[in-house]
Amino acid sequence: MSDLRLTPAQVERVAERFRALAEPARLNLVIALREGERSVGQLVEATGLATANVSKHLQTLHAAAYVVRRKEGQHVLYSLAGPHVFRLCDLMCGQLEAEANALRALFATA
Amino acid sequence: MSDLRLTPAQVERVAERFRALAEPARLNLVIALREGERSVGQLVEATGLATANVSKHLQTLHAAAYVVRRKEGQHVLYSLAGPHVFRLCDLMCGQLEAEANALRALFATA
DNA sequence: GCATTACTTTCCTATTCAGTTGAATAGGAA
DNA sequence: TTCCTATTCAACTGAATAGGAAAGTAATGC
Repeated sequence: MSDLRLTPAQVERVAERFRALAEPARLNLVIALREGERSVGQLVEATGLATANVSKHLQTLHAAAYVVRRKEGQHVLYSLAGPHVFRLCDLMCGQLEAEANALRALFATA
Repeated sequence: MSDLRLTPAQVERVAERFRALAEPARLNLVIALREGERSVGQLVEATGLATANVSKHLQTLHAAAYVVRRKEGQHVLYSLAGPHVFRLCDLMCGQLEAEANALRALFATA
């Protein structure tokens, strides 16, 4: 747990990376990509979003370095850039679960 | 690494929590709070932001359960709700560092 | 060449939200 | 009460952006 002295540019970059995950549509894309590499079309089907919309959100995730791209014929295949996305989501979900449990405990005693 | 089947409401809640950290001003508040409990006035001084602005951002962080509030006389003292915020930031910063190192290595070989 | 499929980009509109200003509220001292 | 300080609230403005529609680009097949 360091002192965490960040330059404004670094803080901005951290904020950008959080912002990329701050949208349900993009989280759903990330969740879908947990299963493995997927084409844009497959992600459209998996999420129910419009194609152009999916494409735009994937650009955002790509700019934030959460996904990598690979072209194969006329398809563009996206996949998660690494395990750190998993860890972020799991941390977040784990904490939400903990909060929910705390709430349940509160209601149980009340 | 579970299957991560989330309801739309849960996804929205996760997004909300990421969104709360998606702003440099709020990240700076969190960073300042790493040092310990602080009043709104102290945070104004630490960040250089306007008082009303700090107050509003603290509401957001509070709604996302990142900070807790405690009133003492005419002061309101804020502190981090738990170690999960640290972990989130460290994960994010650690990964940014890894990216930076990768970039450096790329330039070193070029 | 033309058509088709797969994806991306551009333009538009509506919404959201950060930051500012000024007023309102709450607690402590005179 | 009256003043002062600390914090919050309410209204406004401007910037960022999600989502839809339509045009644009690229690879494949006819």
